[in-house]
Amino acid sequence: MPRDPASTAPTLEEVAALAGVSRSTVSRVVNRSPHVTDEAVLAVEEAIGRLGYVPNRAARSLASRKTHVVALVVPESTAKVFADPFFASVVQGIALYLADTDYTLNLLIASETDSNKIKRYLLGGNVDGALVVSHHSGDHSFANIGQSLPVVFGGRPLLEDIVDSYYVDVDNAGGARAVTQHLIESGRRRIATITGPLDMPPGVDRLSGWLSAVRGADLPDDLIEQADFTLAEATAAMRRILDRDPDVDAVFAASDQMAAGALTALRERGRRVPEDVAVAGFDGDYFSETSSPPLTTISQPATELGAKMAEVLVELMAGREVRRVTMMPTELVVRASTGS
Amino acid sequence: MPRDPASTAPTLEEVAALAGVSRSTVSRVVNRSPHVTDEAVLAVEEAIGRLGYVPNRAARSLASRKTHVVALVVPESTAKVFADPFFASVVQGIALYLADTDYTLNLLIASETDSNKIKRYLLGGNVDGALVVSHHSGDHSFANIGQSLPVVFGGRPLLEDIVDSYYVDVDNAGGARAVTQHLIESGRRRIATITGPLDMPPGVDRLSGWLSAVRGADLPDDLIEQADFTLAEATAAMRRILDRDPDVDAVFAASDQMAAGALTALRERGRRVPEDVAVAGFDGDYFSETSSPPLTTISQPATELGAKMAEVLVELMAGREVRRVTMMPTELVVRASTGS
DNA sequence: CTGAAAGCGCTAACAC
DNA sequence: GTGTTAGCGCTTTCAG
Repeated sequence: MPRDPASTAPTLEEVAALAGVSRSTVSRVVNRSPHVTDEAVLAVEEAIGRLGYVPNRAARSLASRKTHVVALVVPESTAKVFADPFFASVVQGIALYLADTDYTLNLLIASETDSNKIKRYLLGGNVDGALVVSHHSGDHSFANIGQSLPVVFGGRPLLEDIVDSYYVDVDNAGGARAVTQHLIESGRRRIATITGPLDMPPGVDRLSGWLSAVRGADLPDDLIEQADFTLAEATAAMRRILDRDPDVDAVFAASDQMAAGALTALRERGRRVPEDVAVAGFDGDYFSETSSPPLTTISQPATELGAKMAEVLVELMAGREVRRVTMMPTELVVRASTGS
Repeated sequence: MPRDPASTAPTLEEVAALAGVSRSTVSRVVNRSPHVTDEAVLAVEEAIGRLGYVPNRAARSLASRKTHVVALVVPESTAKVFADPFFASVVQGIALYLADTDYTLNLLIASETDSNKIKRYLLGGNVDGALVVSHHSGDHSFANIGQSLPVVFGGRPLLEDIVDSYYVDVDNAGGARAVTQHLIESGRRRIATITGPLDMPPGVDRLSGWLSAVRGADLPDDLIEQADFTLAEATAAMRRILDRDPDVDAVFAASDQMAAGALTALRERGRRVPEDVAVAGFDGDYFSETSSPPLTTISQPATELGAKMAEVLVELMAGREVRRVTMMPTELVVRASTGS
């Protein structure tokens, strides 16, 4: 049986004794207070090294009234999409950033039915701040806790009125515009789009990016079909597009998975990609790399977005000024699906 | 600016005052001590509800010398495969189970290069136990900390010698045997397998399940090609199989993703599925549902596995006896890829 | 620049 | 069964 590690852990007091100073001084050294003599610092560090002293988090937070813990709140619906590679990278970015600070990450899955439990936990003084990943839904039901606790969201809020929340988002509109632009520049004229749900920010924003590009080029903006980010629905949407206009020569799908669905529909209708129809996606995920042909897409800086979220939160917790909105740039990745 | 939440959080003392009892009694109620009158319990719970009281973790752990924190250690390589739907569900299962206990989950991404940092953290008295998800690699490099801290692994260890670690695993061999059996029962005689890497437990175990089934039926066991769980390599493996024996009439791929790759290769060689060749996978993930035809596969109880890991750890931390090895059953899901 | 003293909010004996 | 009394290990005024 494991033995109790605490019973063996050296305390600040022992360090003080060994270093021949008071506990206060040790505390100051540990917390990097500037008002300590170099000699004292040295003696204390020496003692800390010899004893292998590690501060006790609990005692520290009890006394300082700071937990040094940040919550990572994942709405359960998002958790199902946990498999979403994008989401996974965001989490990784968060964790890696925080690993270099002395904050600790608390993973919370917020069941939709009982989000109050989480709210109570968050407001119960158990964490210094929270990160909410609701990328897909734009659900900011935790927005109101932002008034009592520093909170940073991943993805912009669904409701424009919740303007007072901090969030980091990918430039969905800009990316969609850029990839559509690419379609236009490679000579396509009849460009369709398969959108995500229009009650989700990424759905709306990617559509608006497409709109701005086709309108800017004086091309028709009527070939719009909605789907739900899944391959199956996108396949159906692509069929509808082909029915509506057999002459379509390009399609921008708001996600790579949907672009893969479009590929399926095009194949079944005997259209060649990219000769007859160019296909572009969004996300830069697994699907875009493995489909045949590989997809031109907009890749998102997922890890960086996560790191940025954490960074903004850390600033917020330190009481520093931060911009409420941070947009992460996207990158156009050109592959075979839009031309040779 | 957010105001300090701690200044506002009700304390145990206030609950005691409101309920008209002492702090000890409140503490007992909160900790579900059996030695309290029903009336007292009621009064305290009433007060807790009215005040929205949440115990302060720091104070609690300082006094009890328990952190009530469990670490979820994710090797960085696994984190990249974070997108793995299986892994995602495991994490969800862990989080949901723990949500009903009063343990808190600490997410740690262990960089391969500096696992000592994590070890120090774990051994520094910051957590009461750890969960290590290393499902794919079978890497139990954290095995030795199991001597000083309760640790439960997801997936069996790669090295048989590390028999003293606790782990929960899916019955890979059993599942592989079952699905191969199904192939045999539906009349297939020339059955190939595409394996995962043979330095990963799931790779080895699924191969051994296939072996046991074909040998048990006195069928040839030579049609084995190795891949690495990815679609691309599996496509190549399937081509090699077709080259080696054009008469192959079934293939068991050790993952759905690989089965999808097999489908691609079969299609390009003009083989019909399931008429000419039956295809079966393993995992029961997204790929098995969306490929065409949908795949017969072995679905894994991912969420349950996560919950079980958490449960075993909780028992361990409570000092109770637990079996070192827990096997989770799998389920055969029959779809179009192996017959009408 | 450093030490002494007073808790942070809770649990854990120990009496009652 | 319940209250009282001490701390848990650290930070933080406040003197010096």
